[in-house]
Amino acid sequence: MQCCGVYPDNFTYSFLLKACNSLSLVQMVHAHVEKLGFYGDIFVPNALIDSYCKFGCVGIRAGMKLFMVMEERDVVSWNSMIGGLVKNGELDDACKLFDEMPKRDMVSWNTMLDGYAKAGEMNKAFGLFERMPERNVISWSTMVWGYSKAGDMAMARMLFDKCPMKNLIIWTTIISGYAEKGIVKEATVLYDKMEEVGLKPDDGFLISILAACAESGMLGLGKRIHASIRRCRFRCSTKVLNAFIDMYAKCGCLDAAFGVFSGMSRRDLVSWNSMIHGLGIHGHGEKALKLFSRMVHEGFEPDKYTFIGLLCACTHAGLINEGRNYFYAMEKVYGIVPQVEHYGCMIDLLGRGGLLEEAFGLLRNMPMEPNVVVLGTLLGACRMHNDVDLAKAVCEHLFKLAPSDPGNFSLMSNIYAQAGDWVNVANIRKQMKSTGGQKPSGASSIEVEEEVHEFTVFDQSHPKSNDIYEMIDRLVQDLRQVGYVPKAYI
DNA sequence: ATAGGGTTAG
Repeated sequence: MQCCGVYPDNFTYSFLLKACNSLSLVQMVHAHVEKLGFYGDIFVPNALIDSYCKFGCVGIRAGMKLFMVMEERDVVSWNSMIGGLVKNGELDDACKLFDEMPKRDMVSWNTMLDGYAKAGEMNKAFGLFERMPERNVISWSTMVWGYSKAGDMAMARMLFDKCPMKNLIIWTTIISGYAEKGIVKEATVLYDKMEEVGLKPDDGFLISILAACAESGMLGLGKRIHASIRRCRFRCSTKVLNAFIDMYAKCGCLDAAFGVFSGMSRRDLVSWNSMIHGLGIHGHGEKALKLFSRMVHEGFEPDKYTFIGLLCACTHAGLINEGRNYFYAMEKVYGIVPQVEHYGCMIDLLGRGGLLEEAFGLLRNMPMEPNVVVLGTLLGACRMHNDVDLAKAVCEHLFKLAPSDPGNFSLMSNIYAQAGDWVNVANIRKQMKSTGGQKPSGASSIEVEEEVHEFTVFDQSHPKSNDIYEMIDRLVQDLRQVGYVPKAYI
């Protein structure tokens, strides 16, 4: 290009930088700009900063270096740099730059709001929000999103109601907030209201809400949305249909999930992965493996998610040999290097199957450091099979990684209790007190006729509590008859 | 340069 005497302009660099999918490519473009000895206008270094910031800490440092040597900076230079820091979680540094800025615009404020909201620091976010000279719908929806993720639906709702310029995105945020928490009534009422003001769901809306339904098990709302978009003849994209598959599968409606899957004219890898995983988590191991063969037969290349689904399916169906084979095949046949998640699946598979030695061996031979999840999985398997010695070894690692996680303390204390080692139970209790941790009770929820019922252990708050416990007793007796020995923990 | 969104091991 240059041999012809033509020099790149802003747009050339813009396209070039957009195409850079690695740090070294950005560096090459940067070197080229330097060599030409001119940056054009400020657009080029700004675009360079932005591209650098996409590549983690190293990229940010390179971006910062450029930012520091720039002779002239405009508000976009500052915003790009702050945005990069915020995306990487370096909020303190972002805040410093924000304070130093000679002039801030709405984007600067919104970027900082987003950073605090993503970090769950809603007090700080609210402080900024109140100090902003003016706010747009992005400022409002960032606040609604942050409060909703922090679990404060009252604040989220107050801000949503106060927002003077509601668009589809802020409606999506508040409705999926309610849906995620299983608050069906509000979610449904707002969904109807949204249609009343003339807003129609788009892909982003449907995907958000369906993902929220999948998480909280709100089958009712998911079905309602399905019916409503059928009424208005919404043409569902593959992504939306995938969200339906996942929602139905997570809610236990495998037939409905498979119905959506079968009816799709165009499936992508995510469709297959969601369906395989859905079958897997509900114990349909054989069906999941068959679907995998069909997928390969139809020419799809499996990815790391496919193997997580497959290994999960093997675990839930007790298919130890099959799981081992897939684990080794994923690298040898499909060229996918197992990640810590895959090792986690394998350790769960082996551990639940009682092959604790093999599970422990795999843990030690992992090419990466085990994380809390992997160790917790193995500890759970130790409890299941009453292996106190191995549990102690695992716990030593675990306490180093997550010294104050109350979940691990209670798991370990249960293991000691089961072995009758009351001295160590008392020790653990003491440690728990000193770190101040009490394990929050896990809760299950179920939706019956548009109402969500939540249960925790020893819960007696439900109006039909007595009936429920009577039913549990009966179930436990039935289970005993077929050989199951229930365990009660302290 | 800023807001919602699909599959991810316990």
